[in-house]
Amino acid sequence: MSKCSRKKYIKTNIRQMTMETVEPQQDGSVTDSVAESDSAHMQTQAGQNSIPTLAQVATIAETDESAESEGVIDSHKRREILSRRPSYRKILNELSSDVPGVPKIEEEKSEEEGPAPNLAMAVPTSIYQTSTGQYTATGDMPTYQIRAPTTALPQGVVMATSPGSLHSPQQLAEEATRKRELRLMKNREAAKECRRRKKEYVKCLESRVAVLEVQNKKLIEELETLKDICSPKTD
DNA sequence: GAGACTATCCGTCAAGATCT
DNA sequence: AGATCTTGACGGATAGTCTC
Repeated sequence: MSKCSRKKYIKTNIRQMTMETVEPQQDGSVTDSVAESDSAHMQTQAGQNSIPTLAQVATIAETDESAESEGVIDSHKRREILSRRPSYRKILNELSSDVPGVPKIEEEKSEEEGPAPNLAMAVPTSIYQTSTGQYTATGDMPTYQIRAPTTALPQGVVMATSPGSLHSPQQLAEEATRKRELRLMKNREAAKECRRRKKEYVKCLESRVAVLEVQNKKLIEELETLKDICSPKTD
């Protein structure tokens, strides 16, 4: 069990032991997350297909072996990378540039293709789109769509008016709220993407481990065979 | 069946990385 | 330098399994 899970488990239990009712979050997002996680959870279980299959990645990792020898040359570069917070996309894409065939983590194509760059991110629908294609929110949070079928902008996210046209404090407050909501929405999507990339990254690493283990085993066997051949016979 | 435990998901925040 | 992106950490929720 991971440290985080453990912490959460303890916390959850404390919460469950100490209170019967669940308190709403500050922003009243309880029902929001419930509604979303519910459907999203189901979809995630069924929608892992967008991630390359293990066999695919294994093949990829196998071809990566040739690039392995060049790794020594890159040690300096790698150290430099390690000193920074790693980006899954970067890591995988670097891997893929070393090794032809490694699936690159897609950049958000919608930035150039979609009419609403920030709101219609290239999220695999099989994974992240809810059954209704909508995220619903309660309280003062608006209902919005990830992929609005008809309009470029989702409901509740209106293009900001130019700052110069804002005079009243109320308008300023509205503008601030709108900006915050937009930021939260963007971050929400970014977090999803990040998690997806992380999963892909971990899968890639796992398959690589599997490949290297097999390779290691083969080499050990080969060594034993050579030993047998080369060793002087005593009888 | 109820409660404990576990795994996994999600949204949000904050801080560092990267882009413009 | 400021804006935007990325990701770790955290807290909340749900579903499945286990134990009593």
